[in-house]
Amino acid sequence: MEKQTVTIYDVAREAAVSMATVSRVVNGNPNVKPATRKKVLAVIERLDYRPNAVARGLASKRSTTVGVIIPDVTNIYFASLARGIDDIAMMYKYNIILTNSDDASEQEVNVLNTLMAKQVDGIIFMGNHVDDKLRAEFKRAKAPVVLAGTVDPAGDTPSVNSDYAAAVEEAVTNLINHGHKKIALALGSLSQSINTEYRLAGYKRALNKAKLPYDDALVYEAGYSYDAGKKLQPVIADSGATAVFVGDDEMAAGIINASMESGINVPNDLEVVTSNNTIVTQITRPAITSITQPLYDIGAVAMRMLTKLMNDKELDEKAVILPYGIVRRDSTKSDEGETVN
Amino acid sequence: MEKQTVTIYDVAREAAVSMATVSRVVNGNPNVKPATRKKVLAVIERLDYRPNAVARGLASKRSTTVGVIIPDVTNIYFASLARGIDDIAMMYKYNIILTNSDDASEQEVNVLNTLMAKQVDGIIFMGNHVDDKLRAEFKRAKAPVVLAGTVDPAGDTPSVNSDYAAAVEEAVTNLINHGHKKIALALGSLSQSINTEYRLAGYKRALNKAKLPYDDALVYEAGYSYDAGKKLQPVIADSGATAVFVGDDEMAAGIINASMESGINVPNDLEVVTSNNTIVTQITRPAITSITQPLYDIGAVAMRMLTKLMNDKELDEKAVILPYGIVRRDSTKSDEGETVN
DNA sequence: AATGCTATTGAAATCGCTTTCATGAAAATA
DNA sequence: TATTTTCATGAAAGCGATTTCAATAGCATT
Repeated sequence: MEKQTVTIYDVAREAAVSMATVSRVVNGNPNVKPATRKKVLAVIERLDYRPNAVARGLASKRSTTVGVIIPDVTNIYFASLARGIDDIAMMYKYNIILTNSDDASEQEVNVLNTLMAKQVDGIIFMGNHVDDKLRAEFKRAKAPVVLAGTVDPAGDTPSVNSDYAAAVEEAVTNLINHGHKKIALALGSLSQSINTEYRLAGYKRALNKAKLPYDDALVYEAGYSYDAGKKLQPVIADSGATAVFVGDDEMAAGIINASMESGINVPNDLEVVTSNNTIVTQITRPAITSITQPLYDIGAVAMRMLTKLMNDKELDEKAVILPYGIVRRDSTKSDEGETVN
Repeated sequence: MEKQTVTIYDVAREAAVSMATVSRVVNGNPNVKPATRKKVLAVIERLDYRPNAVARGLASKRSTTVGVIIPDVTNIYFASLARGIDDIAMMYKYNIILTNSDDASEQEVNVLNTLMAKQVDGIIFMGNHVDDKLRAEFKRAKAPVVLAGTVDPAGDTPSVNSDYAAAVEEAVTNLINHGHKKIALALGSLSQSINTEYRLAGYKRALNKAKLPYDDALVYEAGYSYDAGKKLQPVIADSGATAVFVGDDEMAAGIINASMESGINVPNDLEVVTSNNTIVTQITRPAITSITQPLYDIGAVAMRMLTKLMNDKELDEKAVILPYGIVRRDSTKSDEGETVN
């Protein structure tokens, strides 16, 4: 009953050549006489031979598999990166072992180890925080690691990101130009470096440039969810802020819906800018002005870098920064001199 | 420079035992004297030995890896299933090789073959259409296959789904009870069996039961996207339909936004019910009444079934149907006798 | 003390492929 | 024709585990 597997040995026997020769034709090695190649290919076809990738991996020490660590596949932000990663991986004939980490440090280390055990040729890591333990594991790993959409200010792990700080700075500057004096900043956990070292930094720079005072009380640390946004809205309203930059689209949607429902008009009473330009930004009313990031490309570039690393090539740049943009929608007033499309 | 790998042989030598014994302690085989086990474990610890999963896979013919074929990770519907799959897989110590198929038949077959080459122990397939070619490949595969959130009316591949037909029937019946005579049905491709064999069937059953005529012209085949919904809205409006069942949440959001913006009030002029209860249904105004499906669980149960199959156990049920629900929100009027929470 | 078991352990074969190295044949050069 | 070179090919050694089977040792039994 058990299906019989055809091995390279069977092919060799049937084609009356050695395993080495079969291996050569399977791997496209040019040192095979055309006639022999043809004969072998015919047998391969006839027997429906499929090379066993595991055996191949053991012998060649390359698994043509890369590990991808993602906080949560159902998070569209990371899923978009993952899509870019997979497309490029497929293009280079790699497969992806995908594992969810839930951003939990322990789990991340765990997963990293099982990936190494599976002999992945490389690893792409996505997460919100890279700590010492993780950094140590990266170093320990025999396979190269690339961070995608993930910052590690301390480490020297290759990475691909967009310029989060500059994006926030520009967005907040736009708000300042609209005359706002009190601009709130609604983020997720402040223990995540993207928030403190980049978004918060960009926010501060914008204030500084405009000689506006920085007020701790206007910086909110909440969860990244629709409900968190709804809950946060009255707090923001009480603060007297007339504009807010939000780190997550669903959260922004919560703030907008709660505002509109409590009689606070967006954008007239409160301008809102968000970060990820997901479909949510188009669906809310008003639709939300957002930073745009080339998520797919971040993943794609990260994977491309990884392929280089896996082939022992040098990287042109270790920390790639892809350009961001800002799409104006109806949650903000038009910028000065803005051309309407 | 190249990092040295510690093999089972190194451990055996250091611990002055045979590889077989090391293998036994690594695999928790009880036939090892406690003292020996302790000694070996100490060496493993000291050398920081990690078993090579590839070698293990070759020798044992089990890779503890399962293949997951998904149309697109960035599709929240399938990503939710994937999350359930991965969690259970992890619980059973399996890893997931995830590949996007874009629902393209050729690509699916391709991917299936590379998964088999990688010696996955099992496969979970998600897709919108299972055709003959694919069915043939499933049969040909040595590893068991389970469909998650994917129907194959023709095949006998084990599967986990919710009762799409009954859900639509109930939703449409509710609409009928609100007095509607012309109810539109907005779906994605009608070549997908979930649409024709289930949703359309449920729709027809509801009409039938209510002795309402079925009208082809009220069934729309469009893309599953926000923009498709926006474009479809005027068409629906022209049809004279006063209610619509939609197969996708973003599409429903498009219909709602376009309606409201053209002066058609939802739910007063048009009631809308959608299918997937994603976050989108909470964000629109009005929020959208939706069918709910236990997506995570569908994935989780599928993976659990697969583990049984991979261990040559019998399945209690081949086609598991998980219960659906309906959440009423503001895009429909309250049902008769409905208790408001 | 002789015998029979059972609990531990090791030797060696395998898993299916890659890759090095040697070899014979064919082609090129002298 | 003799001597190099180049091409094609095969033999065999791994890769790093698992697993079967035989062997040894320690104990309990009589």
